[in-house]
Amino acid sequence: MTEKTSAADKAETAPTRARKPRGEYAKSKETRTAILDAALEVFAQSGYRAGSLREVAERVGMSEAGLLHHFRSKSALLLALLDHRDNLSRERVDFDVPDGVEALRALAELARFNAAQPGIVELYTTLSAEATAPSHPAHDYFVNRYEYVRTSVTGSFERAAAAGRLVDGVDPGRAAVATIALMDGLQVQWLLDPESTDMAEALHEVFRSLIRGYDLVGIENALDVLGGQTTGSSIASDGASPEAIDAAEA
Amino acid sequence: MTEKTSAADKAETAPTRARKPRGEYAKSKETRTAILDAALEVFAQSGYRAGSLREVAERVGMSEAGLLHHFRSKSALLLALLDHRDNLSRERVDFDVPDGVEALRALAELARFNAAQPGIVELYTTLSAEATAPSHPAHDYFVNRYEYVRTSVTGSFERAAAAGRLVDGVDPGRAAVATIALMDGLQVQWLLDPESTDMAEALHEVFRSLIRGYDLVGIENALDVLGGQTTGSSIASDGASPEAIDAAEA
DNA sequence: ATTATCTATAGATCTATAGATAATGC
DNA sequence: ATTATCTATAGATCTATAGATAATGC
Repeated sequence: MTEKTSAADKAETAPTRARKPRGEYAKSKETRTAILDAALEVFAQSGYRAGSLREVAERVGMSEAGLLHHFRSKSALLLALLDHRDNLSRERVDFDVPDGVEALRALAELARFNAAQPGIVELYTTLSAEATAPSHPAHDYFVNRYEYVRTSVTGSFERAAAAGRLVDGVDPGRAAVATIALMDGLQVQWLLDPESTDMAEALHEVFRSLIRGYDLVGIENALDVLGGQTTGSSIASDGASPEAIDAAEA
Repeated sequence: MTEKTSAADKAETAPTRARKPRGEYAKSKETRTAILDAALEVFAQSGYRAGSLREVAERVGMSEAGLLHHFRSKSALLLALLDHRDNLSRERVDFDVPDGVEALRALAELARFNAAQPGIVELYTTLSAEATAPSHPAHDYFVNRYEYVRTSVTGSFERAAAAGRLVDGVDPGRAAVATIALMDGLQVQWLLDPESTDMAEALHEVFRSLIRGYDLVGIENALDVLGGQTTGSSIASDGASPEAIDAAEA
């Protein structure tokens, strides 16, 4: 919302002024990407508040003032970074897969992908905790993000339920909250001690207990095969987090 | 480990020097407590790195130099704060309850207690994410803490299993990791939007699916009453977090 | 001519130390 | 006499702005 993205740039500049806009240097986009990459590292390691523009600029190899030419303030840089990652995410993952069970499985696999990218996991874990404070520049971003992811995961559980795959007594909304919470919490433990947890496996295990025939990948009639064999135990505690999701695409 | 606690003070001072130690002012302990209370607020709201001694001192109503007389550095203050909270915790909660199921139930109820103390939840949520960085002064503290809590919760699940109360296929260690992760993650969502989640209920619901006859409180022969009625679905995704635990006692 | 980047600098903050002064306890 | 607290200050950092210079694109 702060920075305009590639496509929008040229399109929006013209109508704004009657002048003859010339556009930016060819290297500009490249530079901005380098800045965002460096910002990701710095904010992931130190958080937003303790991270400094100086260190970001240093990593890029430019002056702080040079950096501020591209992003007018530190908070603008953070929001641009979050926006940038969201765009990358959307390119890679589609959360509206028609098959709810497949969507959940993809979510768990996302955790495996994340484990290969500690920096991004760190970024979202650190920021989401920090952004808990209403005064934090990314507070609204995270409130909205969680709401979006919660809705999205709830939808997956609902579609699974509609297909008769959800174990009896499981509430889709609560299962979504728990799933997201689980993903977030696993990330903290994993960052503190990578050996302590296999995030993706933990998620699969949970889904296995919530979804009938979860392991029967791609078999359309999994339900018919299994019948009512697996009997329901209600669980409201499994999840995939917004952070886990962002963290997943690099 | 940094600051010596009340009891240790007088005992340790004597043997160190041959001089005649005089002890501190009567108000000293009171002042230190006031400082720790203020530090809790500041570090909870801004995190450790972004929180400032100036603000802590301001809240106590003393100068920064005055504060540094009691705690020789900012990191010493943080570690003293964590130590202080641990002592308060130990006074209130006993994690080695012989009955594993009761221990888990108490853990879930702790979450309810926490919900009444947003500041402490904030403190641990923020710090644990921030302390993920190895250079953070509380990094070792949190690594140790998670290990301790993980072991403790695993023990509760194991005792439940020994009593025949654990659903078949559930691994105590994995269940502990997931339980802790769930608690941590729920806290983040709860801090961002208190309406989104009832932390204690979410935990009870999970335990209900993992423990046979979970709702039959205090009935010794709950197992006999229920028999093998509830059939196992394996779950490795439920939990109570170290943060949740600290956050619980104020 | 426009855009990127730099130097210089203002104005805040922050942690920590040194040394002086005030208050308390034996 | 010992302990608590304050003033003053050093020495780092940090974000952000102003104005100058360098580089690029039409």
